Amino acid sequence: MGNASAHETPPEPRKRDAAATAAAILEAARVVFGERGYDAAGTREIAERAQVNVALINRYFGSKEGLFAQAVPPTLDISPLLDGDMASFGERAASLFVGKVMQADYDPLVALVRSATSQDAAPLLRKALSTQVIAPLAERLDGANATERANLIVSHLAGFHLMANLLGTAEATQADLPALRAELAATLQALAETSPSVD
Amino acid sequence: MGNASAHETPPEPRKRDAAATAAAILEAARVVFGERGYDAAGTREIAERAQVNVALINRYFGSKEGLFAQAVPPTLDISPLLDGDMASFGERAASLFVGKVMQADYDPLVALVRSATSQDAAPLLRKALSTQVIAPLAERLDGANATERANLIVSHLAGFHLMANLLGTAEATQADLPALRAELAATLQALAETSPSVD
DNA sequence: ACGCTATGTCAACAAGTGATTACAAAAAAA
DNA sequence: TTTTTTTGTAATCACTTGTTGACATAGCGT
Repeated sequence: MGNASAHETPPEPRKRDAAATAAAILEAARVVFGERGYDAAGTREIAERAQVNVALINRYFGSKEGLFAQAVPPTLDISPLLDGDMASFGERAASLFVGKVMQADYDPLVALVRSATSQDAAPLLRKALSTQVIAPLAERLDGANATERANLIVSHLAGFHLMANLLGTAEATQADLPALRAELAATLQALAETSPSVD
Repeated sequence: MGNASAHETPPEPRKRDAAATAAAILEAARVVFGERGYDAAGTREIAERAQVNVALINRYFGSKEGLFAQAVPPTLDISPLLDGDMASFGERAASLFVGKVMQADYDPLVALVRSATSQDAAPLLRKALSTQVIAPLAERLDGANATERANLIVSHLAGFHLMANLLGTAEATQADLPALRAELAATLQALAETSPSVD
């Protein structure tokens, strides 16, 4: 590729709009953090995706950690799962998780699971998770031990995602996907309904 | 600390025993991989813990990846959970996971969860997980969808571990630990027994 | 038109990574 | 003992990481 000297398009500099730039960085950060997890996500890759100079990340967000804090935790939200009759909660959640082909380029739960093992990111995820996910879910649960069951529901979903999508165990064990979905739905529904083991 | 020149103990070189050295590296690797996860674990830290020169890791195991492959996957084993009556499987598993203070300095499941998000380590964990964990577990399950239920049991345990120990959601949400344990036991037991949702 | 400040660019740094090489020396073989 | 092989050491490579400071300039207020 020897088009060295001649009429190169001199890469025209960015329009100067701090708000738009920060927003672009945030969006790119969500995608990359979601794809790679906190540790494996590089600031340079984020910057490139946002078509922004790397230094701007630190200018606008102080650090990679600051960027993550503003990008990912605010997106943790399960209200789509909570809208609707809780009698079909298990079915809804299972359908959402089993065999789904990732449509959007960013899924908060993926980002959560992929970054949960990072020592830098985990503390940032803790608070958001309990206040934005577990607490609202527990609110919708009747019966005893609502908080505990909410914890288990989220754990189960996170664990399922970890095993199915990251480790691919479902495919590796040649599991019957419809059957897996049914079992998952039943388990989640049991946790969502009044506890079976406590009076 | 000015003891520069005088009678420093010249660090006497290692006894030369290839087998013992490799074993020391393996043991140290398990601990460090378990504590940090694959990506965050450094070869230098492993070598230091094993009191071994870094280059020996590559000499004996070819690469960091080779070391991981020989160190962690072979230790994945749930036979302790499978020994005994399956009627109390849920109780046994729950007791093992809730509120336990890590006693041993290496727990295979911790290493699994902490490394599952690594793109390098995940492929190495897949096969071991399905053949050494899920398959034996499914073998012990009666009723329909044994493989699918085994997948869900392992997913649930991994997810619980992820949320409870890495993210600390149980403490963050001020969950009642005994109640949490009871709910977890009930859920696992339900999965271990004949499927409730399929005839 | 001016200057000033916010915004963006560029190059570099310090620290870390896994891996490799050349060499020293102990142990084994001759 | 002499030679050969195995084991361990030390230095360094090539590379990536997050971060920073010096510089350029667009665009606004005056």
